[in-house]
Amino acid sequence: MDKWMLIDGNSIIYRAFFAMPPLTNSAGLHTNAVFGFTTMLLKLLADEKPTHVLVAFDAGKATFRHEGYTEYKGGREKTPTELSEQFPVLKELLSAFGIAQYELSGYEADDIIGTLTKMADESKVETLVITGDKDMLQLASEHVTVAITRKGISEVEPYSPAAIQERYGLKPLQIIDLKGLMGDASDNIPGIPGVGEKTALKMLHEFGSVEEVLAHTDSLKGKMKEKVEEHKESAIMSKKLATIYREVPLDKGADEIRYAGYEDAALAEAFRKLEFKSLIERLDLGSAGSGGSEKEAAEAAAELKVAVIAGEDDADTLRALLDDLSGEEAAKKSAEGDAAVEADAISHGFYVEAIGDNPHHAEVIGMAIAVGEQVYVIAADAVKQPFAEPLRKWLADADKPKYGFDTHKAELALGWNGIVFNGAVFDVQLAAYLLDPTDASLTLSGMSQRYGLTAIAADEAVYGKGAKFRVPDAETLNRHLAVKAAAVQRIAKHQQGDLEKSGMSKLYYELEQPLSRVLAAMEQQGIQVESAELERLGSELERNLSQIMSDIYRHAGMEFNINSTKQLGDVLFEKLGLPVMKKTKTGYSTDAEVLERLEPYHEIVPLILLYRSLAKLQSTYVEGLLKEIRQETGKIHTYYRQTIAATGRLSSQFPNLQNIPIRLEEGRKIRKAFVPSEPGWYILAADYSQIELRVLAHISGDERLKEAFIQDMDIHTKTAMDVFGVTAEQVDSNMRRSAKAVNFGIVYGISDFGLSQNLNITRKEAGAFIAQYFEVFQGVRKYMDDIVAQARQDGYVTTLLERRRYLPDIKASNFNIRSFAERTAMNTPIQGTAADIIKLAMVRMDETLRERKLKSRMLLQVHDELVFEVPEDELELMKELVPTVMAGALKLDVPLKADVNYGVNWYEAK
DNA sequence: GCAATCACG
DNA sequence: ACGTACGTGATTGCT
Repeated sequence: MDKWMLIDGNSIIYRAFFAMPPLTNSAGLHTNAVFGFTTMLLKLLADEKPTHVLVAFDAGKATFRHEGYTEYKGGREKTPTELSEQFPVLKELLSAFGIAQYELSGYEADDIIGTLTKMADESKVETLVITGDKDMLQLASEHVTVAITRKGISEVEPYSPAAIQERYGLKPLQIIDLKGLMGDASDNIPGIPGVGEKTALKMLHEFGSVEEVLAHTDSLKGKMKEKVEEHKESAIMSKKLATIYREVPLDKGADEIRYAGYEDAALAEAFRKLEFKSLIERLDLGSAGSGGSEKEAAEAAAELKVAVIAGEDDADTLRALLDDLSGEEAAKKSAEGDAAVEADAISHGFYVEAIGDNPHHAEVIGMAIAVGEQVYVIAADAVKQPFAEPLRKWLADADKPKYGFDTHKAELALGWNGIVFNGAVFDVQLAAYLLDPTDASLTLSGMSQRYGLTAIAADEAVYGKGAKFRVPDAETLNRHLAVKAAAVQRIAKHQQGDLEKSGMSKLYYELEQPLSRVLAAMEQQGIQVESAELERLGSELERNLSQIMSDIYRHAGMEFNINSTKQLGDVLFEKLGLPVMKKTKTGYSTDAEVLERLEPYHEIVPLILLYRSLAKLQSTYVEGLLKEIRQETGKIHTYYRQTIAATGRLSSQFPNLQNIPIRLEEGRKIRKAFVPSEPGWYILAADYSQIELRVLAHISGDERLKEAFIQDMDIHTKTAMDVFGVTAEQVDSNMRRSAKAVNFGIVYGISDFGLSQNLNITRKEAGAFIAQYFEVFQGVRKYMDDIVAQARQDGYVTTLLERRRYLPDIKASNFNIRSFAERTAMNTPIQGTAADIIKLAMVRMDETLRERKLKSRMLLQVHDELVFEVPEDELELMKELVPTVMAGALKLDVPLKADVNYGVNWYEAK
């Protein structure tokens, strides 16, 4: 016999939080509510022996109840962070239990449970609902019992319909009427003022429902009559609010919530991280799970000793910190040469907290340094004071190694505050990226979890997010920073071994780590941008745009927001009746591809295309870039992110300087605003020629492709010759264009459909092209087959420098998902190796400029291009040097080649 | 906060 | 038969 147990997660964790005394693990993570929840859960599982369990949560967003009544749940104290940080912890723990959990945006836990009890009623399954909320009594039925917590959470009181009758004299559904009349202060449901439980029950015993009470106000007397009549609407609305919605669109049913019992190892691991020692003993999980060395366990359990350096009164503490740092270093030196010690050589963990996504504008609110279990937290103000000079010296000293987290951001944020940072030798965020570049959240709390270390609070739980972001009180903040610095040190130890195991140590220490400093220097340098030039372009665009807008309105016969795809779709496809070519999941598609096909149908279409292109230039490139220019210097400082792209490329933010227009002349003019920062200097730009196809020639070993590059032929023309079987002279522009598209397709992991779309030909024709290509370039075909097979076998692919990307989807049964992974397997080694190469060139170039004491500066990287500013007297040298360094970055079986151009601005450097 | 669109390699 | 090209970031409108 099945038995379902449905738990109101929010209600129970709240009650557990307030019922339990404070409790934290050694990392300062609050665990009392999770502990309370767990003890209750264990008791229920033992007593009830359910076959199916679900814990439902409120989704953090507004629900449909707010639509009619915005004050719903208003006036509530906001959840204390000591509790909110426990939500993700509880969810993680429930996963370890193997218990299903569910939340759905727009609905509350009540509604989810209400919907499931309805399913239970229909299929006559015995069901127990666990909650602290009496409202839910309305769900009780022949098959459904609602258990309400008592005395905190140590006991529950089950209510069957009979028990509700006995206690309240009501049927389950009349609980809604009860709430309608008496309201509920905790949810800010008003009810009828002055009517409490007693009066409400009396009325319901006489009339049965809110509606009937309101219909018989005559038989009430005096003040009560007045009140009820005055608040009729409130009563009706309150009843509505108290009604649990039982039609939630769930994608969970009996199969998804089945509970098969927990696995000892998983639960033991989860309890260990939370340091629930009593529960480990009680459930006899002591020997279950792996959980790291004994030493590590002891380390993790040891309470951190936190010393705060907030002002000059703490000068002694600061001295102790520096003593500790140099002491650890001395110990390390004496052990040098002992390979076994190498992995333990991490002397400390260093963490800088900088608030804000853009490091050039981020505010440093503190830093922490962990030396073993002793952690020093330094307040932001203290760092700048005179007594902290020795600390600033340590920060600036390139010979004092630092083991940190996102030291790239730290360097920039500190730099803008006049604090020099040097000497980063290991960065756990950067290492984590190499170990898995598709990991989207490279956070310390996530990494601690992954390595099975002491669980630490997520930043979001400590600070909140979006509009609710707040820096907590000093004590909470210091604790959090201390915990993070300690985590850095522990994580780093694991990662050194992991990097070595995956063959990425060299990639890390000789490429990515040095590159991070090179990037920071480029970003701090910035590039000069002439606002006057952008403003000139802006006013020209402004004039054109207003003319085009009025033309568009004239053709449409109405004014509308052209930027709104919804409104534009209505105009094009309903008002003007143009044929629908493509749909998006929300409506008509109006993208450039569709509009280009619609051009012959109506004069408005080309105008819209023109409007779109100019509006893009105006908003993103003129207005957007103007906002990013620093008034003091006239420079733009982008931020290159080294831990985002799955292939190993960089990305650029605030603003993105890797997508400045170039393909169309109107847009290309934006580049005129990018100028040297010193009079008489030049902008010099060098780009790799066909780097991805050269890389492909190398890794595939395809003789024909290699030969083409050894001869330095025009690769698209050569491809056309070989695919079409013609001479160079016979290749017309159309053939070359097709060959170029095929080459692109090859790099992306080709499909006949993709190529047919790109070339506007049939799939069959595209398929024939591809077949012909592979016939000629058989080495490439073999590479494509082999790399997919290799990905299937290893679960990952690598670049020439051993950069790795995991492809779990390569074995998916879904054709689409699997195909995507296969194309990724083909593309990543190519795109990734090209990224490796230009990164090598950047590190070399930086060294070269330094060694030769040149004044020229590297400013930008655009995937296959490097941009410099160069004084006149170095121009001739740099024209040689840059392409030479770029071409020599890595030795391949085909030559690498870089072209160089220069001019008085970026536009002219073509 | 997400979807659609478009800028780049 | 399935329905796609690979990798990014910024802006806008809308829920």
